Amino acid sequence: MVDDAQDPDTPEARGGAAAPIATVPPDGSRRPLDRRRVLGAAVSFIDEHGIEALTMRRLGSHLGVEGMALYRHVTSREGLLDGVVETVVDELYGDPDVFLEPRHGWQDYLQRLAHGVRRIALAHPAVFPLVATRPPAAPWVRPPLRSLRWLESFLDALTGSGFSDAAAVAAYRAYTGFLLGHLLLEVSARGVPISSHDEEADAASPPPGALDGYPHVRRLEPLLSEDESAAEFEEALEELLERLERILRESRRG
Amino acid sequence: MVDDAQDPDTPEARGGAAAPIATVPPDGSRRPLDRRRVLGAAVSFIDEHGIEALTMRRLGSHLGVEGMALYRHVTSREGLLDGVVETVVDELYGDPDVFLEPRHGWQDYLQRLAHGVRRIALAHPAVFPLVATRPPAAPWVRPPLRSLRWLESFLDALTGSGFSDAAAVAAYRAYTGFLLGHLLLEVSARGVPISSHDEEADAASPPPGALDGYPHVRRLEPLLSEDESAAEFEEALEELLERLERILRESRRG
DNA sequence: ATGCTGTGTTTACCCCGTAAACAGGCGGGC
DNA sequence: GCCCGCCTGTTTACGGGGTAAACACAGCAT
Repeated sequence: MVDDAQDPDTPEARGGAAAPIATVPPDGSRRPLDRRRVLGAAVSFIDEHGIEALTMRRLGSHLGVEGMALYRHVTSREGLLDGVVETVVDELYGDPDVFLEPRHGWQDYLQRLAHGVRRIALAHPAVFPLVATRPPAAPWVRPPLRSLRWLESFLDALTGSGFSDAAAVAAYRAYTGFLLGHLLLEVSARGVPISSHDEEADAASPPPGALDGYPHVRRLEPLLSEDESAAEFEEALEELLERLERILRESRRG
Repeated sequence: MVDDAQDPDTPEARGGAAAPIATVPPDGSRRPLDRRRVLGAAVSFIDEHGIEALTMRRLGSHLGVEGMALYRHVTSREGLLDGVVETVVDELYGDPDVFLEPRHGWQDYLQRLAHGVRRIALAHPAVFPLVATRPPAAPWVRPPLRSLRWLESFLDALTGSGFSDAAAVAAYRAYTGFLLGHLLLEVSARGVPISSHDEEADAASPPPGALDGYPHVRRLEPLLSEDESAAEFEEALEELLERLERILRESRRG
């Protein structure tokens, strides 16, 4: 609570713009199931209860249906999770602040894209580790973008801005690594309810004496638990863009 | 195959130094089980068959024992996985090239530590996602180091080298984010056998026509699938160290 | 010998993923 | 109108998983 600047990527700060998937409407209507509805329900179920609680039968009853009914729309639980990842990543297309083409230069493009992905991560903290660790179709289509369309858009934006092919590929690798590391840590720092026995205030205060052999940790514990993630993300992103500019210059000279 | 420089962090390049955990000796001896043996067997089982194949009963029979016997040494499957993560991370202490104190300056310290963690990731690619995503005891003890002792060592090394408290904490955050992003992507690019139906040459050649709408991707596909991970890791680490030097200078001025 | 303790085994329960057979409703062709 | 597939959700059933609880037994101290 050192800094009261609003985090711009938080769902509350944007009216939930990055989380457009609706929960089941509680009217008793037996609107027929379809793949969209199943995946949407799975996403919100995971958001609410965590992945380990997601069961075919439970998701079914969440939708007012037997678990087996889901198999008409997904091939298996694995297939369902693939669909969940895809659904969440696809929210990028609906984000009004992220563009597929560089409208104001490549830096602006990368900045918007990065914040778009961060918004997704923060909107679905329990899903994001899945986005991060599920093996992509091809290893060169990397998390967290995971889609040929965004990869193409990325390469187009950079090569169209003067990056050589090799430089654009190097930039892609550096960029995905940056996003993954920062967002995964940020999401895991926010308490994802992994263990069902979610004891309150578990991390708020370490048990007395636990830090006895660790004087620096004890002294810096307040600093360490401070949440500066928005500012750090911004700063690291800035650094990365500067590094890419260096790559671009070299790529032009070479 | 553009570059034939040996990757120094690969297990083969160091005689398996970062993977000192032995599989079960195949002598029929009924040496009594203990926690070390259980966790060691779990690590090598995961290395070999992947996490989703790890079952209490299967791990038991791998050790010549009923599955229930494991519960004398671990509290549950979750507890077993926690132990696996701990076991793997603890390999850092046995790495002769990583020191707990900065013997040749903080840059050398960070460089050795980073390579040590990378060696662990490459030695246990199927375990590393667990190291990366399992929630740490306290959110400010972050993956992938996950241990108070290393956190203390890190803070000690940096503050002892002139970093202010705030700068050391910022460096810790930047460093863990860097490691996590790079290593997770590197490990996932190496084919972790996630799906049991591990079709050969799955990613080697995309199905013809799959890249039709994506001209850049098609053109750059060879570049994208090139494995430059060792060099990229080195370069990104170098960049990070330079950034930390900047932080150090600012921290001294402020 | 006796009894305790610590380790592995057996049994049993409940939940999970999912194959297979089934049931009902709805639209099109006669 | 009537019938007939198809499409969707349901029922039933099976194999396997995690794990509680009772049990067996070995070694050891008394």
